[in-house]
Amino acid sequence: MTLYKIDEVATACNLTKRTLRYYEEIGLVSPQRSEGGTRLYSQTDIDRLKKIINARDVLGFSLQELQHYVKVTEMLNDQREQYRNTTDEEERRQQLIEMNKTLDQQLHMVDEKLSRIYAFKADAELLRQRIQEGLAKLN
Amino acid sequence: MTLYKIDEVATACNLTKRTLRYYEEIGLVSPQRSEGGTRLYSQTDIDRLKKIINARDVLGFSLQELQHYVKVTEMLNDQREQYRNTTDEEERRQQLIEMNKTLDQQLHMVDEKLSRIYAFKADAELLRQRIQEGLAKLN
DNA sequence: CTACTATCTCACGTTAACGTCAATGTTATA
DNA sequence: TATAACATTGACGTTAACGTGAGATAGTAG
Repeated sequence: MTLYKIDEVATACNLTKRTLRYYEEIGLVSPQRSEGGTRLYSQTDIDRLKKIINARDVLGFSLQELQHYVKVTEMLNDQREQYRNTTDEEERRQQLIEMNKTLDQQLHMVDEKLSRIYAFKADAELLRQRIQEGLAKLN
Repeated sequence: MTLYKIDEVATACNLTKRTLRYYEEIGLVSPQRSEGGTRLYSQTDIDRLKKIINARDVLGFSLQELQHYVKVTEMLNDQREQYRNTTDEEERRQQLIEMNKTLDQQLHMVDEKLSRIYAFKADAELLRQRIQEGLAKLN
């Protein structure tokens, strides 16, 4: 498994090194460290970062809100490991139900956001129409 | 034309009075003033505010970005007045073309945002599916 | 091993978007 | 017209999300 140092990750994700350190500080990523303390990011870390960035940019989630989202994907990534470690089926079921709930909430938020964006879009299109009518009259 | 004082507007728009004063400070709204200096908001002001809030919340536009948007709607609202004042047809046409350009850009941004949100949604739905499979296996 | 470059950890600075007094002025009501 | 209930203008405080050095270490190419 290849590992990347902070500068590669920064350019790959279009973030600054400072931002990456900050994201670690608030618990959004947890890259491993080398013997000497240098951060080493896995491809999984990078993928997670890209998703975070997308959610931050496009959904306007705060970094605090994103920590919740991170936990869910984290748990899903650890799924197999948990499978082996957690003998307790009931506990496992509870976790899945919890995650399902979180996802439902997120999907609900996304749907509401979509409909509000559509409203905005319709509004803008109406304005554009009025403008084009205005242009037509000038001929 | 009924006019509203700051507290009514604040509750109507679900903003604080401080926020309304701040929005005026950075030029997002310009309510008239009473003789004594009290802010008086028209229904048009309120409508504009609500659109701003929606764009801020759902599109994640910064207040600075929104100033541009405000100008466009402003110009459209002043359309008739301009019609009478601007005898120069060519100038008028240029203004309309400018506004059309701005709107096109906004619509483009909105479309891109929509597609990225859909990508996020698809991702979340996939996760949910995996979770539900996991739950099914536990039975 | 050396020299050079990249990374690390403080720690203080910055900006947007408000919050929170305090002192003063304005409106509405009895 | 007095007085309670709002409003207004400073002006300083706050929080999130980083920016920007400084000084000390780690990694790497020759």
